[in-house]
Amino acid sequence: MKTVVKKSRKQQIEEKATTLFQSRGYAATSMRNLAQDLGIEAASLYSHIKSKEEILQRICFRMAEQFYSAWQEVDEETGGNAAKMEKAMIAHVKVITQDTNASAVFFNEWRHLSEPYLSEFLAMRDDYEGRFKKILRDGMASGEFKLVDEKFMMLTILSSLNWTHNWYKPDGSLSPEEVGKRLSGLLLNGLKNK
Amino acid sequence: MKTVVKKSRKQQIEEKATTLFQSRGYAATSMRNLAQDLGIEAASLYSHIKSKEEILQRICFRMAEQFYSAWQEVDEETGGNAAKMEKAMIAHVKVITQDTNASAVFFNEWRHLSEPYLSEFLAMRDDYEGRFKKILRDGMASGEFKLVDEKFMMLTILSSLNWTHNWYKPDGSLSPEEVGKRLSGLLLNGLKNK
DNA sequence: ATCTCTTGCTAACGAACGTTAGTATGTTTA
DNA sequence: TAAACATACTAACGTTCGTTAGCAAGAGAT
Repeated sequence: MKTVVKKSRKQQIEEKATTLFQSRGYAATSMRNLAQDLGIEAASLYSHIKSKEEILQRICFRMAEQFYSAWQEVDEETGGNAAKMEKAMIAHVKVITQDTNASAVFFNEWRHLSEPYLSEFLAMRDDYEGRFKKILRDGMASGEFKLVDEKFMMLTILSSLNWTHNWYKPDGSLSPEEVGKRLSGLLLNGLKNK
Repeated sequence: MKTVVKKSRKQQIEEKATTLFQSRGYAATSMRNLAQDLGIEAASLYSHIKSKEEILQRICFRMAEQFYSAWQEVDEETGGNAAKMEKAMIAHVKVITQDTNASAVFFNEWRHLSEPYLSEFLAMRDDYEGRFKKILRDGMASGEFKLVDEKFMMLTILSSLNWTHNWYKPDGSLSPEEVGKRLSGLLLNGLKNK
């Protein structure tokens, strides 16, 4: 027996929009496209939302929140910086795999946010990236990590992690945890046999 | 004294379009935007190009060609698979850094290609990715590489490399070669000190 | 029984879209 | 000198865009 949780129409709209924004892009998705997929008229959408951009805002900032709350378990890690980095990577990947469509929108469509949302978004991203950089900095200072360019390294790590939204399938054989472990294993230890 | 190479108007259009497609996205860039940046009327563009999509096609397929021709020096590598992988990474990064704007369009806007161009594009990408997978396969068989999921690994490597278009600045301190070396060094040997 | 909330409709708005037709002007080529 | 080409214009086309106004029907709450 299944428990069916009734979703509000607004939420249904947001979910369909997420799928469409992911596959066609925000700018190339029209309100009429979205309405058609929901089986209603475009004008009817406005009984539930204020504007097209509001949908994008909700998707982007909800994802941002999730990345932030996932960081909590990273701060609890008391081991070394390598362990902390692994925790951070796994936490990050977990959020992405949880909703790959929304992640794709988050990573690719944020530039269509208007001010002041765009600035707020970028500030959050900077802050978030700063947390990764701090682990790198600490790890280099303690000798755990090789000496590398902090920013270069952070960007490389995040780009590897962020790409997961493009290929991860929830029904595949890899759990989110497993994906995170493999990625961190690769980035920390490398591909080559020693 | 400077030698000024006269660029055809068509080329100027393509270059401005590349910049616009990169920053605002293909769908969100109008022909009137493009024309305005060139100081002409939108209708005048059609004396030089057939359609908006033709511009996108030219950008995408020109980049594809460049990735392919860069592979020649990879095939010349006679050392091991680690050396070959390094060559491939460097060659790939070189192409990206050579024109980061066009690369951004290539990576982000190809989905707006219509058929049959879209299918052709995807087939080329598959083939290209297959080359990376082959090096991985050979390297694992020879014991040079750890045993990892081939596809997972290839995607991770390429995502790291492809992200360079987002931060590389030609006037920075790192040469394209240097960027490629650092990326391959990281992915092959890892971040951790041994 | 009335009120409010949710959900949806038709009709339409002004703006922007990609593109075409037809014309003009200066420059290069034969 | 004539033909061809490159370049750009004005005017307009049919379409689609995001959005609003006004109305209506059903459901749940008081």
